[in-house]
Amino acid sequence: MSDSDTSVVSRLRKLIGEGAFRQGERLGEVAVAEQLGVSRTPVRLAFRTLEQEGLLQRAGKRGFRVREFTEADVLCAVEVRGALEGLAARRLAEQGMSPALTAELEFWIQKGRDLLAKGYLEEQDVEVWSELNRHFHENIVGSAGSSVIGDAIARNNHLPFAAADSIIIDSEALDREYRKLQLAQVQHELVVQALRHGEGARAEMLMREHALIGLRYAELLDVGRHAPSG
Amino acid sequence: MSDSDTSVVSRLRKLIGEGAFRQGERLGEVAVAEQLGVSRTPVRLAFRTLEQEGLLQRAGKRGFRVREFTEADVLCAVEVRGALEGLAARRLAEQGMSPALTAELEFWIQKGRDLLAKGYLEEQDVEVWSELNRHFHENIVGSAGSSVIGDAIARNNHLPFAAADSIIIDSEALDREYRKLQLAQVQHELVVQALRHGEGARAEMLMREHALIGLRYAELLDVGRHAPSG
DNA sequence: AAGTGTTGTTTTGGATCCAAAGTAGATATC
DNA sequence: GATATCTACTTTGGATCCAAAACAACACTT
Repeated sequence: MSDSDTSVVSRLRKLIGEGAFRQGERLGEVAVAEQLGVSRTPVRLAFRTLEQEGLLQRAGKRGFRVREFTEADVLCAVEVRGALEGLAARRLAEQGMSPALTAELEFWIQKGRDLLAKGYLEEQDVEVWSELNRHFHENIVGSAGSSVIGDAIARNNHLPFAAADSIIIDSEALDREYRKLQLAQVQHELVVQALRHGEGARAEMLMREHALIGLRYAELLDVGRHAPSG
Repeated sequence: MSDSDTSVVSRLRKLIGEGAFRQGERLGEVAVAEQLGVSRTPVRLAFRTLEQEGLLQRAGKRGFRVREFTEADVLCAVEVRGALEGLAARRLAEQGMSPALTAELEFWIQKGRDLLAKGYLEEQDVEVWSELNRHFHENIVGSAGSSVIGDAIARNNHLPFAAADSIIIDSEALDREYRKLQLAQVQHELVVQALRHGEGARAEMLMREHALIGLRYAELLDVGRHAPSG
């Protein structure tokens, strides 16, 4: 509704994501309110929202604390996104794609091809990829016939490390990121191929695997870099 | 925290689930507050929680409205639960089950056998099954190595028709429900079998199918009833 | 010495007040 | 007659006040 209502939520979300609070730290309403320069009311509202998002946990009978995340949680959150996006892809393949949706997906696929065509990655390309990646995923999830899947994914994505566009972090090693995006692009194209052919199981499996690219492809990419020089 | 804080949430949740409000109806803070006999403050807090749970939607710039659910939403919510519980089962199968967990699952399986052994269903058996079913599912989801999956399922289950124990509605046709529970029992046993053997893919698939029992098994059960008499 | 009861402090929950934003209705103007 | 603007009313957001619950420290009793 008003700016500050949602803004307190997103400001807190940002602070938590940045690690401004220790994991498990207890958050008092007054302390946070003073820190953000607002009264207790919007903070109280925000705490309820953040609790549901999974970023805060009730601390016993009184107050909230910052949710602690293990490495297993991170992996699980990514797998959850994969499972849900895979479900969306399977449903979409089974119900068939509209020409408009096919064209839309092809458009973003082409954008990816264009981006990677020059053979390397520049700093500003990261933002472009993030955009097209977001559109690609949102189009698939949003066309699965019900907003329930999309809502579940959105809730999962509130965990800062689970979102699809958290692929890119390392803007130092751009050559390495380039190879990662090449793989992501191939996966995108294969997903669309499977969707067009109505191959539900394949679309689901590809989408699920695609979710893991940010976590499990690290060694693969390093091997790829060393092989040509060795 | 206090009773009424959570109680306003659950009272509203119940009212919405019972259809006390029309789908899409706009909910004003003052109106609801008066109806529940509290002030606006706890209602405002509850609205934020219910929004995150997916039961309320923001109505443009002002206020909230009751979320409208289509039949596709119901099916999707059940499939989402299946996908997530399937993911939990696969992870559990791959990481291996502790002896304690195996014993626990066997315990609830045996309870199910006992319940169905007499060959028919009584009114009070429904509650017993609901209990053991809940324990069975919670044990699997809670042992998947991270609470992230369980949280996602819990959020999904806030949709009143999506929860696992919404299997049973029809306490009139107890013979029909008996056959349904027989199938559910078989599925439970097969899931445990797959889990014990570390068959991740099979466990996942079985769990996913199991989620559909409340929706997709209707005709099958009717056929089963008519076949012996024809 | 251990456990229990009491008191004081801290923190949250609920109610109310005020301001701001939004909506609708009416009037005036083109 | 239609559109635009102004005004009055409705509804929500933010701040503050008060009460109640929880936690901690201390003292008292057994």
